[in-house]
Order: sequence, then structure tokens, then C-alpha cells
Amino acid sequence: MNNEQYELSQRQNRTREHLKQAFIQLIKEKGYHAVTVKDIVDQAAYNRSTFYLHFQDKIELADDLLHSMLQGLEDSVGKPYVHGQKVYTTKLNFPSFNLVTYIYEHRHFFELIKYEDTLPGLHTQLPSTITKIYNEQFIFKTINDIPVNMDYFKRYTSYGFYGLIIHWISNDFHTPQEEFIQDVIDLSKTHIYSFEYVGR
Amino acid sequence: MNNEQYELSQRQNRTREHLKQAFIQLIKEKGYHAVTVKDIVDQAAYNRSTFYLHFQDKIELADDLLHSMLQGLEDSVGKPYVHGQKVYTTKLNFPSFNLVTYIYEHRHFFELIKYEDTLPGLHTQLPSTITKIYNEQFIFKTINDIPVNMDYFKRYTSYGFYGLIIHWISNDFHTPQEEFIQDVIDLSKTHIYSFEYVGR
DNA sequence: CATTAAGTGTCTAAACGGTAGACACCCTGA
DNA sequence: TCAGGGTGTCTACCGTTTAGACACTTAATG
Repeated sequence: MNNEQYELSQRQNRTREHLKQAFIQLIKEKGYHAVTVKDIVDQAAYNRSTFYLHFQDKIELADDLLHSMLQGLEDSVGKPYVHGQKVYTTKLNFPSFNLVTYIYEHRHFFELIKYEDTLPGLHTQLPSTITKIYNEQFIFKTINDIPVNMDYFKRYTSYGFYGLIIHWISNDFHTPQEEFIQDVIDLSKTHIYSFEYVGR
Repeated sequence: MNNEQYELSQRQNRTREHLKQAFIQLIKEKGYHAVTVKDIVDQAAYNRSTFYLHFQDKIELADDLLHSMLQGLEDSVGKPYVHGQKVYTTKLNFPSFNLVTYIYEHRHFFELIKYEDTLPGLHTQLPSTITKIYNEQFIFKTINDIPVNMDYFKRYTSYGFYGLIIHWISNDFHTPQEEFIQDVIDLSKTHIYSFEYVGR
């Protein structure tokens, strides 16, 4: 009764997820271009036919993977931030919490940013997605309401955040998540007065 | 051609794994006794019939989960310890490295030790398994070869190690794995001269 | 006390996801 | 020039999972 035709079954979703995880692993091991469909199904322990039931080819898998993760990143912002028993709403707190949490939860994917021969588009679309999020979902106030070109300001701060993320990932998340978030907040306080989630 | 009858297929293994993970999650949320088979299949997104194809009941699932994890812990000791590019053999290094690594990799499971209404047997069988490992797989030398009752000594040190593990888990693995291992080594040096893996 | 609601364990037919294996095709390197 | 290996497609089949029913137990409720 629940099988809406536009919706993949859990089983199919799981299979796709397994294939994606295998793909991520293989990109890290041998580089994007060297990975074959055969490699992927071997790694994930599926039949090659099964791959083609889900994706046209390696490129479609790569696109799907990239876009689903970036979409997830965008969607993560509005959700309440959960830590331990406490639930923080983004209204009251620093909104990029959720971005940080999302990235850490999906670190197997985001670690791909460390590699040269990696997912096509990742190095360009990750930063631009962060900028998009800053533009669409946040309202900033500068310290003392100093007037600025807000487009520039958001671009500047979003790339700053991106830089911190890259650093964090490159150092294998050595700084614990909590601490990293605090660092981000401290840095932001040098030039941002407030930071509010406005929904979409 | 590959279906040895004594070996579960990858698909079945995955299904069992999904059910186990759902079970772990639910025990944390509502306690072992409150978890129903229905809860498990809902959480894991399977049909209730499917559960009974794999397990007789909740108790068998619990037993399977507990024993497979403790077995994995025992088996982990002999394997080479991998960190970054380097591979350390247990001969040359501190053998409980592998225990620590295994526990951390399966932290979703081992976190169950924090709960009261948790997997039956976990609170007793985890420490006794560690003692068993110490007894069967390690040779100790005391500092200056001070003679001791080695059974007592192993029991003492294994429970000491267990205590550290509990602490580490209870603090949500706040200490990074590397650092924790170093702490374990430092503590051990106060009374253990050497520590060698002897296989089984 | 009777009645509902919810879970249990078992069974069946049917649906569906995944498999094996073959096909023609395209590269690439020896 | 040819062999080896990957690609994309197809088909018949297999085995896991599903839906849904069954009789049964247990706990809560009016």
C-alpha cells in the first residue's frame, strides 16, 4: 500500500547507498578516473547487472553522489542541532553548526576533497554551495551595523568558512567537532555581529 | 557457483546487519526490554516476516549480536594494527592496540555498556572476554621479573584495562584514539615490563 | 469482567531485487 | 594484428523479502 511509484524502495535505496560507499572508497584508493564499474560492483559485492539497474554509468553515479550530498548539506541547515540530550534551534545559535555536523557525519564523502583525481565538480561545487546557503538561508549583521555590500560580505565569509572546513578535513578532523565549532564562532565574532537562520 | 550452503549470502548478511544496527539504536532509545520485534523491523524498514527468517526471536538476535561482537574482539587481537600508511605487528607493539581499535570501530555497539537496561550479558561478558584474551593470547613480564601469581596478575591488568575502556566510552571517546592508546601504554609501564602477543 | 489494542510466531503465494551469463562493441597495449 | 579487459544491454531465473492472514498471548481500560 505504501509503494508510491516515484519512490524507491528501502532495498533499492540501500543498494544505491552501498554502491556509492564503494565508489567513495575506490576513488580514494586509485583515483576517480581509474575506477571502473567492475571495480565498484566487486567492492560492493553486487553483480554488474545490478549496477546498470540503478545507474546509467559511472558518470551518473558520480553526479548522483555529488548532488545528493550537496543537497543534503543545504537541507541540513534548517534542522535543529542535536547534541547529547540538548536540542538547539538554529534561531538561537550559530547556524553553521548544522553544516559542520553534516560534514562530519558524512566525512567519508567530504574527505574526497583532499584528493586531486576526485569526484568531478566537487572542488568547485562545494564552495559554491556553501555560498548559496549563506545567501539564501542566513541574514548577517556586521559589527556596529557598518554598511557593506552584503553580497560581497557573504561571499567573503562563506569562503572563509570553506577554508576552515578544508583545514579541518585535511587534518583528519583532529580538532573535535565541539571545539571546531567554537573556533568557527570565535573567528566569526571578529567581524560578524549576528547570524540568523531565516529559512527558505 | 559461489553459494556454499554453509555461508550466508551477502544480501542476507546485510539484512542481518541492518536488523542488528536497528536493534542497537532502539536499545539506546528505549531500553532492551521495551524493544519489540515490530520496533526493530520498523526501524530497519523490513517486513516483520523477514525478521523471523533470520532470527527466532529478539533473544536470539541479542545473543547473536553479543557473541559476534565479543568473538570479533577476540579475533581482532592477532591482526596487524594499521595506522595511516604504517602497519604495526602486535609482536613489536602494545597488543591491546587492536582491542582499542576494534572497540572504537564498533563504538555504536560498545556504547551499549553505558546503559542499564541493555543487552543481557554485556556487563558481565565484556570484561570476562577481555580477561580471556589476556589469558590466552598474551604473555606478560613483570618489571624486574618480580614473581607473581600470573593468573591474578592477568586478571588484575585485564580489569584495569576494562576500567579504562569504560571510562573512554562513557566520555564519548573524547580522548582521541591515538592519545588513549598512549595513555594505556603509559599506565601499563608502571607495573608491566613487557607484553607480547603469542597467538592462539 | 469483558473488551479492546498491540505484539507474537507461523504460514503462503506473489512480487521484486539481484544474479548469471551471453552478446556485440570499443579500447589499449604487446 | 590480436588478446585482454571494460562497457552497456538483454533475458531467464533464483532467492530474499513482502503482504496479509492466522490463532494466540498479554496488558491496559472502562
